Amino acid sequence: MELRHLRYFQAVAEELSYSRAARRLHIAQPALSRAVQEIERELGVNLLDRTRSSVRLTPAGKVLLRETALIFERWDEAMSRVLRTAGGEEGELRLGYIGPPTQPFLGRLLGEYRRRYPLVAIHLEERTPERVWEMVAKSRLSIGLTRPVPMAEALGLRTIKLRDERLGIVVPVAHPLAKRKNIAWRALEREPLIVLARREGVGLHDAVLAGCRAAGFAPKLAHTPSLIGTVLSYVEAGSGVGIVTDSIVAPELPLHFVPLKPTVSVPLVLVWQEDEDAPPVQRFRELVIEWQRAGKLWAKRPSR
Amino acid sequence: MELRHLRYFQAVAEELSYSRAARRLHIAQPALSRAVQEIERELGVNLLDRTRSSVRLTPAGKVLLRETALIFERWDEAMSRVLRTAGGEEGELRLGYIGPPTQPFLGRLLGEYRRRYPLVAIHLEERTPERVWEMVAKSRLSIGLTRPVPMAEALGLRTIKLRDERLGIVVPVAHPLAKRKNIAWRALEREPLIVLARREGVGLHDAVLAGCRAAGFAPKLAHTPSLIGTVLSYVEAGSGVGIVTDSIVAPELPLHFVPLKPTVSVPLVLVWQEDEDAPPVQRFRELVIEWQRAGKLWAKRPSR
DNA sequence: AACGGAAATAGAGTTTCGGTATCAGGCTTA
DNA sequence: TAAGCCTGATACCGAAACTCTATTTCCGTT
Repeated sequence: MELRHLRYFQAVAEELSYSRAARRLHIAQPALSRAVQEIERELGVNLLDRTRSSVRLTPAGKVLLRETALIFERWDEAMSRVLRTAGGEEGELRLGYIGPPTQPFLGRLLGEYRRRYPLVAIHLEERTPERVWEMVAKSRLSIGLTRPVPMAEALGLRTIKLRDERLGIVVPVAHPLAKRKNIAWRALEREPLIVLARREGVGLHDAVLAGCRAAGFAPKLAHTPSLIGTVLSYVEAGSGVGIVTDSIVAPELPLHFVPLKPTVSVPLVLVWQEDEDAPPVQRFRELVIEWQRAGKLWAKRPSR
Repeated sequence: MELRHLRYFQAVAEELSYSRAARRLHIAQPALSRAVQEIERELGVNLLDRTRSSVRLTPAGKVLLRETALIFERWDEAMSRVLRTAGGEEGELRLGYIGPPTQPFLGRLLGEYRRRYPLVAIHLEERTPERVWEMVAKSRLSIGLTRPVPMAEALGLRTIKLRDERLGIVVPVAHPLAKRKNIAWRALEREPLIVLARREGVGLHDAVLAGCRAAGFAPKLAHTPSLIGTVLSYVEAGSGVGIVTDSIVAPELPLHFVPLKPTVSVPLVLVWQEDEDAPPVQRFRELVIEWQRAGKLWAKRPSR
C-alpha cells in the first residue's frame, strides 16, 4: 500500500462520496473505487459502507481516517524538517572555544547566530586550546575557536586565522613600565613573570618562552596559574609582570597593557573537520568570516 | 512521493550501500538509484554523499532517516489500530442501563467483557428507562439495558427481550401476607401501595396500574418515591405494601417477596440502533445473548 | 597498470495507474 | 408508475512508471 491510497481514502472519507472526492482530486471516479478496494483487500477490513446512494464510514474506517491525518501530519513535519535542515535553519552546533580571547565577542556572535537560525540547538564547551581541536578532530565538536592546530591537514582539519593577538605585559597602573608605548623583551630579563600554565595553552606559553629565548635570556617564571584571571590577580597583587595577549580586557581593574617589541603573535583560529557539511556549521563559519571582514569580532574592545 | 521512496531510502541509508540495500529489498540496484534521486529532486535536497566507493548521509539525510522511522511507526500503529477496531478489540462502548434490575449481573458482565476486549473504553450511564432508549435513539449511547421501547422500529431501534420480570409485593417478614406462595391482585385493594414514581419508569408503574385495573379496582398509592431503595425503606417502616419486580434482591433486609397472580411481567430488553455496527457493540450484544442462553444473567440471584 | 567493486546510465519489458465507456441500482420527478 | 438522473462498480484500453538486464564510469586496490 502506498500513500496514494491513503490520500484517496481520505478524500472519499471526508466527502462521503466517490464522485465528489474524484472531482476534488482531479481524477476519474473509477480510480478511487479501485484504490479504496485495494486498501480494503489488503487489510481485509471494510472501511466504507457503500449503498448505491450513500457512503458511510465503518468504525474501522473512522479510525483509519483519524490515523491518516496523523500520518500526513508526521509526513509534513518530516519534509519541513528536512528542508529546514538542508537550509541550515535547524540542526545543532557544538561549539568548543577557549574562554578569555573569545570573551569580548562570543556572546554577541552567538546572539546574532541564534537570531538568524533560532531552531539550531547550540551546545557550548569551554576547554583548553588543545582539548578544543582534539575534540573537533574526534567529531565531538562540530567547530572550534582555538589556537593553531599542528598538522591540521594530516588530521583532516581545516582552519582559518581570525586574528593575530599580540603579546604584551600587564602591570599595575602605578608600575614604572605602565606608561611605555611598548617594551622590549630584554626588559623582562630580571622581572618575575606570570604566565598561563603550559597545560592550559601550549601555544601561548611556548610563544612567551620563544620570545624570551629570541631576546637571549631565560625567563624567570614566578607563577604559572591555570586561569587568566589568576594571572591578573597576581599582577594586581604586585607579584610580578603578567604576559598575556592584547585580547585580554579588564577595564575594571587598575592594570595597563603594554605591547612587547619585537612583536610576537598568537593566532586565534576557527577549526572544523574538512568534510563537516552540516548546514548549521557552515552557517556559523560564514557568520564568523562575515564578522571578521566587518571588523566586528573585537568591535567593543576599547583600543589601547 | 510515495512510501516506496522512503522504504528504499531507509534501506540505503541504513546499509550505506546501494547494492547491499538492493539485495536486502530483493530488487535490482538501479531501481534504488532512481528512487533516491527522485526524492532528492523533489525536495531539492541532497540526502546522500555518494562517491564511487562510499555512501554517506548528509545532515538532511540523517534527519530524514530519523523522521522516516517515525513515519513508519505511525503507519504501523495506524494499521494495527484499524485491524483491532475491525476485530472489535479496540473502540468504545457507551452503555446506558437502569440500575436495580441490572445490578445482579451487570458488574460480572462488564468484568467478562473487559477481560475479553481489554482495549475497549467503557462508558456507563445509569438513567431512567425512557432516558436510556432516548439516548440510544439519538446515538448518545451505543447500547442500552432498559424497559421495552414503544415504536422501536419506527425509531430505527432494535431490541431483544432478555427476561420477563414478574411483578410481586414486598412486605416485612412479619407481615400476614409474607408466608403466601403467591397473592391475588384483589388482595391489594385495601392495602396502601408503594410503587416507584412514574417518571422513573413508565413501564413498571403502568404495569402496576394495569394489574389493579384488570382486577377491578383502583390502587391506593401511599407513596411513589424515585428510588427502589426508598420503596423498600417505606415497606420496612410498615408504610404499606411495595410492588416491585422479582429482580429486586435485598437479602440483607428483613423483607419477603411474594409473586402476584395472575402474573404480570415487565420485560428487560437490550436496545441498540439498527445500523449500529461498531464491533465493540456487536461483541457486547453477542456476550449478553451468550449469557442469557447460558442462564448466567441472573445466576447469582437466590431463587425464591 | 590492471583488476574488482560500486553507483550511474541506457534501453527494454512489464506492471499498474488512470481514463473512457458501460452497467446496475436507488432516488427524484413528472 | 415510469422516466431520468445520480452514484458506485466493472471492463477495457492506452500511457506512464517501475523494474530489470546490460553497460559505462570511476575509484581504490593489488
